[in-house]
Amino acid sequence: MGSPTSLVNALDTAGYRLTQPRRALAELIAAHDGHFTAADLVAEATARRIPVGRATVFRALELFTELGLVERLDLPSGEHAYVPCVPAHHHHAICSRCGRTARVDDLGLDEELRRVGARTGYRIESHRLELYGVCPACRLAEGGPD
Amino acid sequence: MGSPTSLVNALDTAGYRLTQPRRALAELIAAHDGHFTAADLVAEATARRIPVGRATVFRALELFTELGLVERLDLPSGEHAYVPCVPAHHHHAICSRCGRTARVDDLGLDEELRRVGARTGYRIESHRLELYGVCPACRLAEGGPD
DNA sequence: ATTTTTGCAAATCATTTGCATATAT
DNA sequence: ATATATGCAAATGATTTGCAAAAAT
Repeated sequence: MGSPTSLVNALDTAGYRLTQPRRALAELIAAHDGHFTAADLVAEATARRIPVGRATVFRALELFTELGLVERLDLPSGEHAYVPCVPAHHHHAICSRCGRTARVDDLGLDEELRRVGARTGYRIESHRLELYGVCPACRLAEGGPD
Repeated sequence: MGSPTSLVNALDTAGYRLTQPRRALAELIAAHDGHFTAADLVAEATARRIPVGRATVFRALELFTELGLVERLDLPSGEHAYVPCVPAHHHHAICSRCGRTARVDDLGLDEELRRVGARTGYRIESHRLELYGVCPACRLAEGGPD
């Protein structure tokens, strides 16, 4: 549950126009705890009778992604999802039940990566780490403790 | 550059039929050093006048993936690619220039993951780590040493 | 006033599916 | 023989694009 304001501010700062569709999408996105898909946003907008075209949703997501305001994830299923996030290097733990995500600060992988670089000869420039599991809420709801 | 035989053997062992299309695809896949897409395989098959239907390619890739003979990757671009691999937990370093991949044995992330689990409350069940960089060949080819 | 952004509908592109036929066992 | 796998073509689904109209600066 981030604030839509931060998204809007970031757009403003970066010199993009603060249009109604972008504001509305910022709000929808901020209301999300976990990941959401482009289709989710379209559906939610429709449900709330906010007129936003499909194309606009994709364009906004592309823009937000470029600005580092959301991050695009690829779930194991192959689905494309997005999560709101702060522009700093980090990872996500993704709940396989409900999709809720938790931010995971950069684990100190740098050392490991340097070692990998040395071993493979690759100059490692970036990486993506996605953790999949079950969040606390779903553990309580579904399985009892443990 | 793996051997097509290993793919074929694995299929056999698992009780699947060794059909012409599967053999042909095993061969095409084994010839790959880096990642490839479903479309790549279709194109290559066509080029070599090996008759293999698109649907068959997707079905074979799905099967190979289930058997852990290839792994499905999601490139930062959003493209879906596959890499041949051995069935054991590991990661890939992917060259952003040529797509060649290097296998990276499981870094000892378990400890980190346990810590993340404790901190976030998630029961972490799996993870994907993808490393992007420039492989030795491309470094030589494009940038000179370093 | 001018430039950016939108919405629509059509176009693309990847992937999946139904079903009759072909093939491996 | 029989079950499994294939090929085709059509269906689906996601994403992109052209372009005239609308909105933000």
